[in-house]
Amino acid sequence: MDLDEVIKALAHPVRRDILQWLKAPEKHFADQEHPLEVGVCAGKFARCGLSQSTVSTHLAVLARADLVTTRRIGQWVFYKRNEETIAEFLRQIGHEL
Amino acid sequence: MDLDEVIKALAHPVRRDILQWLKAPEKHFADQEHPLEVGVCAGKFARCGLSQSTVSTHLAVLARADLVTTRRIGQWVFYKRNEETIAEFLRQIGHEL
DNA sequence: TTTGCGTATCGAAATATTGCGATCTATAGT
DNA sequence: ACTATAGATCGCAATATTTCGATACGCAAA
Repeated sequence: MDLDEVIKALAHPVRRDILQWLKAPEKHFADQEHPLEVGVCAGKFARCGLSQSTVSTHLAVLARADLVTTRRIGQWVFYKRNEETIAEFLRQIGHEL
Repeated sequence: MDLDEVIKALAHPVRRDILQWLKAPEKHFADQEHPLEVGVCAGKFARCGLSQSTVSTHLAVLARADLVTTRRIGQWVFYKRNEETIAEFLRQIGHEL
């Protein structure tokens, strides 16, 4: 886990929102036609009001920091929280701070 | 506590270093002529290799985020960790994330 | 294979952050 | 009042981040 990468990824409200939405997909993405178990479809995050390309960039930052995992199914890409990295971040930041 | 302000303040390695140094002043600033109880003198942070003005700016960012407290004594300004904000940040980030 | 849909990437503009030297302010000592 | 020291602030350059539209790519269906 790259602490610097993770903190910088978290230093943006939209990316924190995305992680929070992914915490309870059934609450925030109940309208998804695909099963939520595989993750949340990238396009669903348009709710933040940003353009498709911007949302994609934010998702890429989260993925680079390993805060989310991605899985491509057909033409869609599904995103899921990576609880391992999140837990390790909380542990490490609690230790370092 | 302004979570956004705090996270952005923490999103820089030098500022995290400063907070860590302040965790054990007797370990990192044993050479200080003033008693460490009042805090660590601003000038002591020059150890990070940055200029005086840059260090001062970093300290200001930490102070604005309420991660440190400042106390002026004569011509010196002493910095101390604000354990309350730090603890609240860890609580909140653990809850939000 | 052409068309369409979902997503990623590119290039560029706007904005924010980082860093420095110079300068200003505040305090202390002479 | 003058000088020195500590620290903050200003102005500016360099770099990074954010955002967008346009375009490229991957996949599926017609």
